Amino acid sequence: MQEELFKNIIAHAKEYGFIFQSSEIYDGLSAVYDYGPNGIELKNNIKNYWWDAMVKVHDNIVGLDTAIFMHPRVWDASGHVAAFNDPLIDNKDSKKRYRADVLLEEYIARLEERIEKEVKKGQKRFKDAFDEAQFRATNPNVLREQEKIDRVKDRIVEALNTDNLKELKQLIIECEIACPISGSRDWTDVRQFNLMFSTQMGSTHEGASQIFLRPETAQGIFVNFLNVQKSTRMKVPFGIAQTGKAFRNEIVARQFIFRMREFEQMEMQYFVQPGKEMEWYEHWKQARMDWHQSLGLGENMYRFKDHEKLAHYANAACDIEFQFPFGFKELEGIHSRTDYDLARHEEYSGRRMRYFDPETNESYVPYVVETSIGTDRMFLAVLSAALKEETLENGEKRTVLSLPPFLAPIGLAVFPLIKKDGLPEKAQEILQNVRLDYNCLYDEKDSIGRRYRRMDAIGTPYCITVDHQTLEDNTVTLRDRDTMVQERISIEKLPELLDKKLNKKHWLQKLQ
RNA sequence: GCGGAAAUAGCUCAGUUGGUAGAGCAUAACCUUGCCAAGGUUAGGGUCGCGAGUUCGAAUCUCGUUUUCCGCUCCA
Repeated sequence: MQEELFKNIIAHAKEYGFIFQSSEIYDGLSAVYDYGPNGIELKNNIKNYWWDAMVKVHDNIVGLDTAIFMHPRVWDASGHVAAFNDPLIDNKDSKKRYRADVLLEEYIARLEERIEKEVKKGQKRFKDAFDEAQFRATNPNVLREQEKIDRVKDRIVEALNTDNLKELKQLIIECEIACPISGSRDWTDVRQFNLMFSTQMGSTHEGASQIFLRPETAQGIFVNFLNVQKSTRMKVPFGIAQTGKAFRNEIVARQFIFRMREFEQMEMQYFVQPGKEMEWYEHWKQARMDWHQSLGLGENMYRFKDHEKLAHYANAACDIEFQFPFGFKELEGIHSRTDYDLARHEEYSGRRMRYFDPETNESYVPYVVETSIGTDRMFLAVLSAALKEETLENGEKRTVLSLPPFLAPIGLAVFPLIKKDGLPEKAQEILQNVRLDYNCLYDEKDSIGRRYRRMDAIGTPYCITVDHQTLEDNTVTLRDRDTMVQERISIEKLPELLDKKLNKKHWLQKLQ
């Protein structure tokens, strides 16, 4: 059922020019997609709504657009070179894939459990006379396990630091680690997967150096922190917003545009005084949820999910999850990134990444609260929530894309009722007056009902139809996508009415 | 990446033990109707995902490959 729904969305997206697979005529490129004529309009509208809600609405948030290529050292500093290199190993019997280092960590955790059990046993036996520290330092069982742990840990660290994949495999064999599923110890070799795409800069072989396509847009903001702060005279707290492409060589990339190798992010990094980050973290959690809710896709479509395991740079993190056709999945992440990024760039670049706070007369590395949303995921969220198959009273089916009006690829369609009697000319005249304000579409082909349905399928919120009466009294019918109700209005009142119905400022005002 | 399933017109599919492709819808033109799609006439569109092999002959059988979907890990 849900699967069916998801297939419909993918088919609809292709049929109506929202999403095409990349390089389709060459059999496609895995997990890469193109946006069609309607898709790019919808995507741009989403991005603009986000941008406005960030940059336009806030005096203290400014925009930025940084390059996809960055100095390779950026990714050393950010931790991506270390963190994005996963040593993976497959179990040949269960066909399951694991991270080799995680398997070893789990092994260590089991040894530690054993120690705790011994300690508890001792506690039971000696009762009040129990000296835990001494017990840990002398009990032979504990000492044996502890020694194992220390030895294995050292070797893991050594192996990871030197990229010694053979050593990792050797450790897994020596520790007799078995696959949790199959119980088998038949493993493949450990292989390294680097999630960053790389290419060369410099045209000659000798002079070329390896550079990476950015795996996140955030670092472009961090390295420009001082440039932006100084050129705009921003005072902490302030934010820098950016939208742009990022690239990750995912091992598994699937579920349509949910997980792509080339994807777009909309990120805002908010720089705050150290110690105040949790306050702002809570603030942005709420602000971002409000933004989502303002679209009216359904209150219950969203939920927060706190991260149980925090990334190396975070001291608090949560996701805003959306109910996609395949379940609740991450749509946006809100992270308190501490001063990790700026401090690391200070360390790696040797430049001071500090802000002198005139209020406290102190100089410090600001803390950062990040909001990061996947543009393509937002697109999918909007599309999947909006697509509806209705059954009308007369039993007919109607496919309608109930997009928020200001996000629709076409805001207004203008039709002559029939293709003669001067109606097309009159319709064109009306069109000329509004086409610079909204994305408009003129259509005179097929019956009027069919034209309405075509507009329903791409989410056009309003259609105007010119008929014979129009020539007499300058009124047209305005047809509403969601209710299918038509009302007769005079052409003079059209601009005012359309502004009320289509201008996104009415939604943005609620977010101020 | 590994395992399972699938691939024939833009879409949904048919194609009978291997004999050189067909329907409906959609698209375009013209006619007709004229306020909630699917009237008439005509037209365009497929080397049956791709590459080999078996065969006199392959959409059909075999192998490989690509892409998609479903599971396993990670993330925006």
